[in-house]
Amino acid sequence: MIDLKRLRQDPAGSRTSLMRRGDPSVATAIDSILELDRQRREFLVRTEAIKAERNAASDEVARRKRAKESAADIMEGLKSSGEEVKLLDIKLRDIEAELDSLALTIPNFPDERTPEGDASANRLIRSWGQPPAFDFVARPHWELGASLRLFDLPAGVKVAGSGFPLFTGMGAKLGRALASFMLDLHTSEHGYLEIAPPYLVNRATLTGTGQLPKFAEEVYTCSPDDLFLIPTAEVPVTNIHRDEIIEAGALPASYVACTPCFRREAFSHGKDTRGLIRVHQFDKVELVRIVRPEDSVAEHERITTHAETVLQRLGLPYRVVELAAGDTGFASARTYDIEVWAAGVGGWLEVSSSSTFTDFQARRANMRYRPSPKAKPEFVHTLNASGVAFPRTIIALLENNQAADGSVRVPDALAPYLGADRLTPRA
RNA sequence: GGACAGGUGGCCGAGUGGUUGAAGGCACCACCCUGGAAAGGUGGCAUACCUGCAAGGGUAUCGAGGGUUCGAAUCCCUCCCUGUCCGCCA
Repeated sequence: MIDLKRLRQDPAGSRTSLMRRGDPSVATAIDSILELDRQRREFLVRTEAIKAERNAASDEVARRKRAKESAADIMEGLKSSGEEVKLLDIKLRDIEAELDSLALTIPNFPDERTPEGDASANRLIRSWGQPPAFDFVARPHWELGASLRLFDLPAGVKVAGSGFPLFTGMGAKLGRALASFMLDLHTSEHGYLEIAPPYLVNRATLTGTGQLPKFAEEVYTCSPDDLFLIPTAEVPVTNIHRDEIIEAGALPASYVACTPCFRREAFSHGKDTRGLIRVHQFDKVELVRIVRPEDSVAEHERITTHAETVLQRLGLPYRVVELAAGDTGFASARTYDIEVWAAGVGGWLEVSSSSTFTDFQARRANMRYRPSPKAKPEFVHTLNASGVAFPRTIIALLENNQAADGSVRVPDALAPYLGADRLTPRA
C-alpha cells in the first residue's frame, strides 16, 4: 500500500514517480483516491462532531442517573441523533471501502535509481563466470532430461496438465539435493532461519504481499474454501509478522523456505513453453528479510549476494540485471534479476528476482517495529530474493555441464547431496 | 463433524449496561536510593485516524461483523479462532 499521506501532501511528485512504471491508468486512479480522501475527511469531521455531542449528552444522562434525577428529556433528544450517526457511519464506511480497494491497486513508488523505461532499458550490473564452449552441438535440457530419465513430461501432462513436470529417479533426487544444498548454505553460512510454511494461504496473506486484489488471475484458488496456492514462499513467510509490532532486537529477521510454487501464468501462454523453462508448479528456495528502513538499501545488496552465492558454488555463469521502472514488479521499489546462462537453449534465464519492497508490503500487512523503547512504531522494510528457483537451475546444470556422450557432470558442491558426480544415460 | 469452555493492551490478568481506554501484575523508560548493581521507592508507558502553527482537542478500537439501548468490553445473533472431550482420519 502506498502512503496516502505522501500522496496527499505531494500529489504531483507522487504521480510523476508512479508514471515511471508506464501505466497511464494509475493517473486517474490517483485522482479518484485524492477526491475520495477529501470526501472521507469531510464526512469524518461531521460525524465526529455529532458523536462528540452525543457522548457528552450520554455522560450527562449517567451523571443525572447517579444523582437520582430524571434524564428523560435528554434521552428523548438523543434518539434521533443515533439514527443520524448511523447513516453517516454507513456513508463514511462506503467511502473508506472504495478508497481502500482503489489504494490497494496502486503499485509501489519505484526507487529513484531505477532506470527509466521498459524492459529494454534494464541495466546490466555485473556478470560472473564464462559460458562454456563445446566442440559439439549443445543439446537442450528436454533432450538431456529424457535420455537421462530425469523427468517424464508426458506423464505430468497426463496426471495434471501441461506445465506440471514430473521428475523421476535421479531427476527427483536432484530436487532433494538442490533443496538440501541451498537450505544448508543459507542457514549455516548466511544465518537464515529455516521455515516450512503452509502452501495454502488466506486472502489477507495474499493481500499483504500484494498479489491480491490485482493479480487474482495469477493464483490458483481452492473452491469452496477461501484459500489460495502460494505462488512463492515469499507470501506465507513475509506474512509471519502481519499485524505485529516486532521487537527491535529481532531485526533484521531473515527467513529461508523451500516450497513448491504454483502459478497460473495466465498471460504467458505460448511463451517459453518448451521443457522446464516456464511451468505452473516448481520448487524454489526463497530468502526473506525484514529490516529497519535505514538498512534496506544495504540489505538489498546483501540478499542479492546470498542468491548469487548459490550459483557460484554450482559453477553456473550468471549476470545481474537491474530492472527498469517499467519492468519492476507491482510491490517492488527496486529489483535485481539474476539470470543464469543455459547453453542448450542458448540464453539467459531468470533464476532469481531480488527485490526491496520498502514499506509497501509492511503497510499492507501492518508490520511495524519500535525504533527505541519509547518511540512510535514505524513500518519495517521487507525484501526477498529467490535463492534460487529449481527448474531453471536444473536446466543450466544439465545444459552447461553436458558432455559429448550425453552424460552430465555434477558440480562438486552438489555431488555429496546427490550421491553422484556424473549423470549417465542408461543403455 | 458434535458438545462444552474461552478470545480484553507488548505479555499475563480483573471487569455488577453509565467518569472503564480499560483495575492489578510483568516487561519497558525516567528519576530517587547505591561506590556500582540487585532489591526497594516515585512517576511514566496502547494504537489508528481527524483537527490545530503549537499546546491541545476530538473520534474509534476489549477476536470480526450485525442487533438491542440515550449509552455495550458487559445483553442478543452470525461468523472466525483457541482449548478440552467425543467421533472420523494419514
